[in-house]
Amino acid sequence: MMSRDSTSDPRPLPGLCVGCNVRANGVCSALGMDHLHELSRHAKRSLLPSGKELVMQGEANETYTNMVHGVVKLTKYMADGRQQIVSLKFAPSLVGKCAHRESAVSALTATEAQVCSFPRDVLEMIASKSPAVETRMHQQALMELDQAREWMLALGRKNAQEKLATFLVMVARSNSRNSQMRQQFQLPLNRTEIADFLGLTIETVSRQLTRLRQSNVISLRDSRHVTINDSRALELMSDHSLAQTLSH
Amino acid sequence: MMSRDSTSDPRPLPGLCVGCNVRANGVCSALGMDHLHELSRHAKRSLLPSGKELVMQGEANETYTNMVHGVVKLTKYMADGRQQIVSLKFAPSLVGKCAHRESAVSALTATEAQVCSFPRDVLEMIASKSPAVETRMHQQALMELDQAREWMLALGRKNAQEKLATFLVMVARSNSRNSQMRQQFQLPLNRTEIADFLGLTIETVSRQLTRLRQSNVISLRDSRHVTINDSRALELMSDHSLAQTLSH
DNA sequence: CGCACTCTTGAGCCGGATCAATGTACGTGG
DNA sequence: CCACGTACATTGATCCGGCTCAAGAGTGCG
Repeated sequence: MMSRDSTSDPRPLPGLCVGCNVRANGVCSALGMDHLHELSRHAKRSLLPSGKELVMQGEANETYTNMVHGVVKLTKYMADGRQQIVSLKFAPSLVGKCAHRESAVSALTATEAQVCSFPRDVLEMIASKSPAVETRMHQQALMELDQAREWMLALGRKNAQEKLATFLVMVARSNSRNSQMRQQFQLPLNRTEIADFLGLTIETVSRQLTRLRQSNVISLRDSRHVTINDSRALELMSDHSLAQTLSH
Repeated sequence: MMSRDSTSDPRPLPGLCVGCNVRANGVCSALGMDHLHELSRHAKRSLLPSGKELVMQGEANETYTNMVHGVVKLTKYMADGRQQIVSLKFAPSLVGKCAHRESAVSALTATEAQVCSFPRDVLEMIASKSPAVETRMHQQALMELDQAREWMLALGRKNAQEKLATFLVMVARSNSRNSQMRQQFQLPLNRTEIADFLGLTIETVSRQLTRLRQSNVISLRDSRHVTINDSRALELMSDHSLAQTLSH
C-alpha cells in the first residue's frame, strides 16, 4: 500500500507520528519522510508529571523536546533564589533550542505534559542536511524573540493590573482557535508561577485577580478556572501598544 | 593578481568590504565570495546621525542593516508614550531580522553610526541558497534570544541598583576585548534612554549612578564617560545569577 | 480529623515614581 | 563679550503602588 503523503517516499508515517499535532504544525512538519523516519527512530514519547525538569540552567543541553500536549516553563534563577519565568511553551513548540552548549534557562513542565524527545545531535544533523528544517527552526527562534521582547515591555513598563491582563490575554490566545476555549480556560500556572512570570509577588497577583473579578471582567470558578466576561476590556487594559503585534 | 581568500573565487574583495569588521566577524563572514559580490552590489554604506530611524514599529521592514560602527537601539512603544528599549545592537550586528513582514520594534541609532544596508529580499535569497548564511543568522537569533531573556530577569527581578550595575557591565563587555576600554568607556545612551532600557525613571538612574560614584565603584568624568574602579563589586551587584551566562 | 499546600485578605512599610527646583553645557544672536 | 534658550542631568521633597509580614480560608489527602 502506498502512502498518500506529498513526498514520493512510499513508506507510511512512523507509528509514533500518526495523528501527532507536532507532525501537523510543529518542526516535524518541515521534515521529509526520510528525515521523519530517521528522527522517529531516536525519538521517545513520554508522559511527564507536572514539575518534571527537562534541563537545568547551566547544564549541558543534550536533548530536544517536542511538546505534544501540556505546558513547559523556562525559568532563569539568581543565586539568592529570585527567579523569572522567561517563556511559556505550549504545544507544538520545540524546547531545547539554545545558542551555546549549556542552557541559559531551566525548563520544567508546568502541567502534566505529553512530549516527544530525541538527542540534540540527531536533529541538528538533519537540520544541517535539510534547509527546510533549519529555516523552520530559525523562524521559530525569531517568533520567540518577538514574544520575549513583547514580554520585556510588560515587565519594564506595565503596572500590576496591566501585567495580569496581558497574561490572561496571552493564555487565552494560546488556546486553540476555538473561541469557546478562549473565553473559558484553565491557567497553566499556579499563583507563585504567575508571579514569577510577571515580576510580581503572589499577593499582588491574587489581589489583581480579585480586582478583575470584582469589576466583572473575569470570573473564577476556582483558582485555576477562568472565564473572560469582557475580553474587550481585558485587551484594552493589557495592550495599549501601537502595533497589535501578532494580533491574528 | 589573485585573491588570497580561502575560497577559490579569483575575484578580489568588493571595494566596499575591504577592511570592514562585519566582513571579519558579522554575517558577511559566512558569505562566499560570489554571494559577497552579489550582496555588495545592492549594499549601501552610510554614516547616520544619532537618532536616525531605520524602521518603525508596525511598519513593513524592507531592509537589513549591518552595523559597522556605532549603536542602534530597538524600542517598543505603548500608545500612551511609555516605551521600553528591548535591545542594544553593537557592531557587527545585523539589524532588521524579524519574524513577520512588519517590524515589532522601532530601530533608531543611539549614536552616530556607520552602517551598510541592503534590501531584505537580496539577503534572504542568498540565505535560501547558502545554508552557511542561514545557519549564521539562526545562530545570531538564538544569541539575541539569550540576551533578551537575560534582560527579562533584570527587568522582572532586579532592583534599581542591580539594574544599573547590570547595564554598566553589559556596556563594558560590549567594548572590545581591550581591557582598557572595558574599564573606561562612553555610555552609548543618555539618561532617558538608560531609564527606558532598565524600566526606571531618569531620576532613579541618576540617583543610582550617584550612589555608585559615592561608594567609589565608578567615576564619572562627565555624564557619559565612565570609569569602573571596582569591576568585581559591580559584577557582584549585577549578577548573582547561578550560571555566568556568556561570561566569556 | 489533622496536616500540608495553596490562595486570599489585611496592615504597614519602603523603593522607586512623581513633582519641582536647580545646575551644567552648549549653542545662537545681539 | 554677555544674555538667553534649549537640552540634559542632578538633587530634594513627597507620594503611592507593590512588597513584606501576618493571619485566615479553602482544598485535598493520609
